Amino acid sequence: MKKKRVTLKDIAAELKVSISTVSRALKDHPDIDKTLTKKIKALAQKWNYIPNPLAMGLLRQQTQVIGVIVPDLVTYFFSSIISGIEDELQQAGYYIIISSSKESMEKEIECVHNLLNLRIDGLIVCLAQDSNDTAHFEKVLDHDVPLVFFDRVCLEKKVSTVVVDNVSMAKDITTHLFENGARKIAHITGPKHLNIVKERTEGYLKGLEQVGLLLDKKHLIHTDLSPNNAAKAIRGLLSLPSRPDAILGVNDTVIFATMKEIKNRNLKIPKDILLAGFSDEFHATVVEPNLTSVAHPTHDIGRNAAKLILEQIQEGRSIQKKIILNTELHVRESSTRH
Amino acid sequence: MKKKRVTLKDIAAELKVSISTVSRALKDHPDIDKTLTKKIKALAQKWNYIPNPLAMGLLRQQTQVIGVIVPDLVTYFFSSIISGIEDELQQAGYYIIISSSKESMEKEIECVHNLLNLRIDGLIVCLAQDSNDTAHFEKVLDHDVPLVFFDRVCLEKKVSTVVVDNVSMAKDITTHLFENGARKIAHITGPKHLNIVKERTEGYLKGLEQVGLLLDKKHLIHTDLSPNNAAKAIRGLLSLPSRPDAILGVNDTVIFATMKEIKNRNLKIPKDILLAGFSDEFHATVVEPNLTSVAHPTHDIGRNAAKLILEQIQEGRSIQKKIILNTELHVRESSTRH
DNA sequence: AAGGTTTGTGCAAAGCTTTGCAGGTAAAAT
DNA sequence: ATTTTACCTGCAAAGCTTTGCACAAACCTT
Repeated sequence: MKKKRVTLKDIAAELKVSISTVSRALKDHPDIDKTLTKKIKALAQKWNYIPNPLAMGLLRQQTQVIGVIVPDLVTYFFSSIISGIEDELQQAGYYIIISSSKESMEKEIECVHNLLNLRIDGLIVCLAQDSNDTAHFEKVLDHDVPLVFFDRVCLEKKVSTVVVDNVSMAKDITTHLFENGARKIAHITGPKHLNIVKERTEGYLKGLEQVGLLLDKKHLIHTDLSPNNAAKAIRGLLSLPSRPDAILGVNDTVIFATMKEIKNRNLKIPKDILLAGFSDEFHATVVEPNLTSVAHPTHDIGRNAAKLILEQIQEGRSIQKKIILNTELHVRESSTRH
Repeated sequence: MKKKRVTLKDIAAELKVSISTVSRALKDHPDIDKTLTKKIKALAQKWNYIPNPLAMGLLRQQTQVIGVIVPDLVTYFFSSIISGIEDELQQAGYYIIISSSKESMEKEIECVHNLLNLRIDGLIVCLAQDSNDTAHFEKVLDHDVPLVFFDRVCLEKKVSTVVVDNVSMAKDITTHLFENGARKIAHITGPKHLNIVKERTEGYLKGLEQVGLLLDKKHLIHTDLSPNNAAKAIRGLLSLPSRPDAILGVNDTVIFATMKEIKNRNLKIPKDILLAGFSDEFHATVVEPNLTSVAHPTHDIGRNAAKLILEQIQEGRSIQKKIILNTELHVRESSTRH
């Protein structure tokens, strides 16, 4: 026998009062007799009454659900950001629905529509790598649904974002590689339309300039962010007559792929080639040698994105803010020569 | 200006017909005039009408939302199972809400209650490691909400589960270690109340027996599943006079911690110590040496759990089924001596 | 032409909650 | 004794959809 959830109606019937009286009593409305209020509250407690969120949602036109779209779930970077989002939203009484775009714009569009149809109260997104159109996000704004991007962002003029200073980090890491003896520093990165790609490339170029190195165009490679295609690109790099003596990856995943290829060729890290990546994945300290990487404050990125959503919900309007969080360069064996 | 979502009412008003006519026309009810139906459908299409899920939920007493509770999100094992669940449920028109119990029963209880209050249509769970009481899940059953456990399970008499054959896998892997020369095989595992711990321990003992080894009680260690405590346990193991020459971990995370400790002592894998784990994390092939591990069909585990939920929803009753999926032992460098 | 079908449309209730307003009772004031 | 006041409580609508039932008009039958 299905144990139906208890409703106001049930309590009202039991106590022979009206539904509205029960509703008011439960929120300590001064109009209701104190004794009656106490009795109603006692029964509600005993029967474990919980307001039906569907009814509330219908009434208030809000669902207490925030959508989150990430390129994938299996990367530590994203799962720990989600964990930050969850921490912040949960205590504000919101639920989150997580969707994975699997790095595909098509899937991303589908996710956005699904979530919109579900009537979410807000949306937090990290763009898919091949997301080069913004129409689906404009639609989110049209519906006046609060929107926040993190890490990979777009529509920055209208939408709040949480990012890191990619340019200066990429610059720092490039000069760091130089200081450790590298003179042919390659950068393997992703699709050109992504902000993180643009910014990190810019930082890389600035870094080269600062230490007085010239860019070898063959050493700047745009591929996609998948390990397989990264591996292919790396094989190309390693076969060049001007083989690089350092590789900066747009993220750690790319560098993990790189490591495998390098080991296959019996080259030594860091003796023959220095390596460094972005995002400081959990396994950066598990691989051998340990990987130098830019650590993002993932938990904080999540918390801040969540806070920006909550702010917009409270204000009842779209807000355009840009939060830039600090990163740390974690120098490890893969990029140091003594 | 908030762009309100279009409702049946809006369409009815525009076309000067009643709401019920619109409702019926949209589902091709034969009663409605064909021409009118066409007109209504055209407008609904143009205005991008989507039924309000809150109203539908209230009416049908279902939310189209399935809750998923996992011990953590950052392990590849869980995120890829979630990905399987998502694939299956999405095409059935369900949304999923993911909560992390962070391996804590307290948090798990909280998650269950939250999700129940949200009126989810079903719940898929992998137990937290210190979950040793089932009251909160009994409550789920009381409310007649479909429930499925995977991997770490309980209440098997009443609830559907998706698992692997831990006993035989642990046995196989133990004999495999023996065949590669190990004679002092240790097993480092988790809390005793967990089914996976019990079963893998049983398999380990059976394996020892089969190859004619006696259990050294100091070589069977129950700790918790956190890398830190695992590391502590491993330090103990490595300091024993009867230091093991092989370690079987209850999962890969434990073995990753083990690797670090072993390397700290300048012992060599697999020369001095063989290693093998469970669950074949993504990074099993990234670490050096590559880790031997039992590969779980994670995506399939997810899909099957989802299917069991859908089945129960369709049948309208609780079903007790046990699905045992096949695993594969991926033998790699960490456990082979030539 | 009158009764019987067929065909098409709308009313209203149910699902659950909140809240403005009306109404009722009893006590206080005149 | 009558009016006023204060204090409680309940009705009904709104939020959106589905669906059983009633009703109306037009057609057909005899």
